[in-house]
Amino acid sequence: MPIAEFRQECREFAEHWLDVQRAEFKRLGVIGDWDHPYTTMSFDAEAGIFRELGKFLLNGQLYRGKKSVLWSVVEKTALAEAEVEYHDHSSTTIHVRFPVAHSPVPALVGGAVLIWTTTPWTIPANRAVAYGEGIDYQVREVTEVAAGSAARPGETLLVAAALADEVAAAAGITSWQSIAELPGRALAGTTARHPLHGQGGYEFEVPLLPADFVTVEQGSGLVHIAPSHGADDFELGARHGLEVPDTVAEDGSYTDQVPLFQGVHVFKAAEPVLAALTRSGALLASGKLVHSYPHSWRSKAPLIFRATPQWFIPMDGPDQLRACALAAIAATRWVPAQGEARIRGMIETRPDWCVSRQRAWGVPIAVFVERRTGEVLRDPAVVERIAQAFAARGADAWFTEDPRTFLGAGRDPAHYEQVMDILDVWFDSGSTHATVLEQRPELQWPASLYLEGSDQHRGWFHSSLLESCGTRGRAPYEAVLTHGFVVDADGRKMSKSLGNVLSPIDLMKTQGADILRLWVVSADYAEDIRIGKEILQGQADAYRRLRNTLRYLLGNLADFRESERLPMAEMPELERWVLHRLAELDRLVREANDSFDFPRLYSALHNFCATDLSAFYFDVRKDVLYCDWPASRRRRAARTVLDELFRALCAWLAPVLVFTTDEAWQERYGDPEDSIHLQLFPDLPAEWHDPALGAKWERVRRIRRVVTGALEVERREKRIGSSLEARPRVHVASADLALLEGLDMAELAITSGIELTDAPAHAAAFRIAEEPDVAVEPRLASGEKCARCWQIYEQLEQDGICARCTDAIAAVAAA
RNA sequence: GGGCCUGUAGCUCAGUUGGUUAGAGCGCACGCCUGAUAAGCGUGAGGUCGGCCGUUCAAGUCGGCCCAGGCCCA
Repeated sequence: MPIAEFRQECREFAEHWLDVQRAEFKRLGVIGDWDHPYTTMSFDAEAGIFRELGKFLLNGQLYRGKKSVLWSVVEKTALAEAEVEYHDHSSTTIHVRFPVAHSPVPALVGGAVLIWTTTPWTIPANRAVAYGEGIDYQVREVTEVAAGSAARPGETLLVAAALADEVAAAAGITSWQSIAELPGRALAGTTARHPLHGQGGYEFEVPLLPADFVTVEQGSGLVHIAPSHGADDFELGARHGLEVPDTVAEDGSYTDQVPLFQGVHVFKAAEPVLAALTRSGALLASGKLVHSYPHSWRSKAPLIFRATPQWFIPMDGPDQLRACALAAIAATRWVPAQGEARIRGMIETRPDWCVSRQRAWGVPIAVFVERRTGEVLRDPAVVERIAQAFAARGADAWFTEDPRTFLGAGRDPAHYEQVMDILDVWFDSGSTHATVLEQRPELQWPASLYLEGSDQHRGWFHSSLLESCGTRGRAPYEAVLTHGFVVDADGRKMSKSLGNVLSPIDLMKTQGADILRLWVVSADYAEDIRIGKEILQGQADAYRRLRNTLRYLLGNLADFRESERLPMAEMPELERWVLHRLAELDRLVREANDSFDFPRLYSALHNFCATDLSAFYFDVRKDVLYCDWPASRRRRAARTVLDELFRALCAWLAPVLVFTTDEAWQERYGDPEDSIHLQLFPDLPAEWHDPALGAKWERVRRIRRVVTGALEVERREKRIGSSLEARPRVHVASADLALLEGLDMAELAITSGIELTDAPAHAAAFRIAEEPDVAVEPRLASGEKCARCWQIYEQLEQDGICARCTDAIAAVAAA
């Protein structure tokens, strides 16, 4: 398939998923500029991404080096991690002697260090042996061997002490003694001869090098290092300046740079390599091992590590990218704070940034290399011509257009290699701050916030940081928020094999988006976020409480007129207390939003609705709202407060319950041009905040609790049902009696009258442990129940209605 | 195996610099109401703070080890 055609199919595939994601986000109630999404595949983005790469190119920060990558010899291509599957594979394992050439350790001289590997075909590419500095090693002298063993009595071998028995068993050594013990760090400065030494082409020595990836789990405690054929090997080699020989061709056969084996395929190399090692006397033992091994997802063929030419941006070059990035990390706000340590650790230790990939889809590393010098062409005019072509016709231009048009007059394309590698997609996404924030007039650079899952410390946060530090000297964001992953109710990762996969999008179809959004804000996203049937049910319950709160407000605000509004100074204390609570919540809501502490916000609002409103204020005020005559001061005060409650709660809940609050707002105001989502949080008057009143009412409610507790006993004994059937006597301390002065405690306790006294109560009165100074004698209210307000009075007017209700009815009739 | 991190009632979360009997809401149980009603109110029972060992007069809070789990890397 022609590359342009393939890239077109990729584009269509991506378009499809863009549509799917957009639809899901919309359904979740997410606000976005959905008609103008930013994608890294738009022509403008492709041009912008390439211009960013051009900055590194022109600064001299882009260089070509080598790197060991997973390679498929079948497809003749490098594979990305996502294209790799792990399956069991049977490998030939070998223990190989590396004769010591030089060593500061006398006991090692004349002996050999012993390595173990599962990839015999990498032996020709060996350039070092790695040891662990903290591992204890022994020099062992062989004294007795089993028949057929390749071990030789009298020879000395270096192995990790912890693995000596395992080595002896594998090599048929029946008896050997440790003649010297040494810590790994004593091995510094030791060199060994290549195990194929003496057969032509391997007449060199290899160093012993310290490496923290060496373990004593398996093998000999010494690791054979072939920088061309392993990621650890490559990085260790790079740190110590080891050669990276070109040992294996694209098709998996040894190149002509490999003496003895040129042309042999690496998957058929075990036999000849073992034979050669035997000839040189290096092979101590061989065996088979079935282990998990990487395979291509397409061809299912086993993969190899192969050093290939790649493009890099240096971390510690003249531009000091690492130092700049570390400073930028310190200057950024990380939410939660742990994120800072995580990304810092990665930046501190990461190798140079490899930005090239061998694939067809993506933005090309559109550079030329002069064949004669091997130098990459750094010409701003060329970069700009390419960028303009990308902007006009897309990055396909690199593959479909004549390189002459990019090189410009005066350069002969024959003298230049056109690089066909593709830029790592992390460079693409790492450039979005440039291709989006800097390009759109409504946006600003740097971003206020980057938000993603915690895996993006290695991904988007990371590449954006490096890209921006390399081109602009600072992070492209002021703050970064990360969240954990969605796991099942037991905290386990969702997987098909565990059968515990729950899709939030699917759940939303039955539960609704607002409940799902409530679930999101209720969770501590610094950790993993659990989801399950019970958890969603809990959110559904919480949702109903919030929704019912709005519904109560709507119902009782019907026909509310501005003329009813009462100034705070004329309100009863109960209303002023509610306003005080609103003022407290206002502070908390703003603080919690500023600090991204959504669980705090959620629990405060829910507790307020459930405890302060539903169980107290709403319950108490039902009487006034239902029974007082419309112009009563109490009723007007209550309705004024309900109005404030409605507007504050709608605004505070709007970012979470996007659909429900919008619906409630429409229900109340019915203006199709207006929406709660166009409202800011209300500015509440400072005078509402009254901590002294708050403390007083906390005490009032504690006393009330003793009353409700006493009534519960009566209810259980079937003496009362409704609390209005009671008229309790409440004994309080004189300080409390003074506190309650002027308050209608019967109204607050929803009883038909109450008697307050500071006289001592008799021992049988009801008390609770938490409030020893309050005692309640529950008494029945005597008289008759008003048919309208249900309170019990000694005397009713005619028609079984109390005096208040008679006045109210008259007032309504007159109006 | 390494880096970063988590584990407090059935659920979601609080627990200040180590200091009374570890809290909240929900859920649950029981009762009530029937003018927020596919609602509402009240009361109550739930915790060896993942486990073990230390430091301390005192540990949910500090240290070590172990167990379980997550992301990233190898």
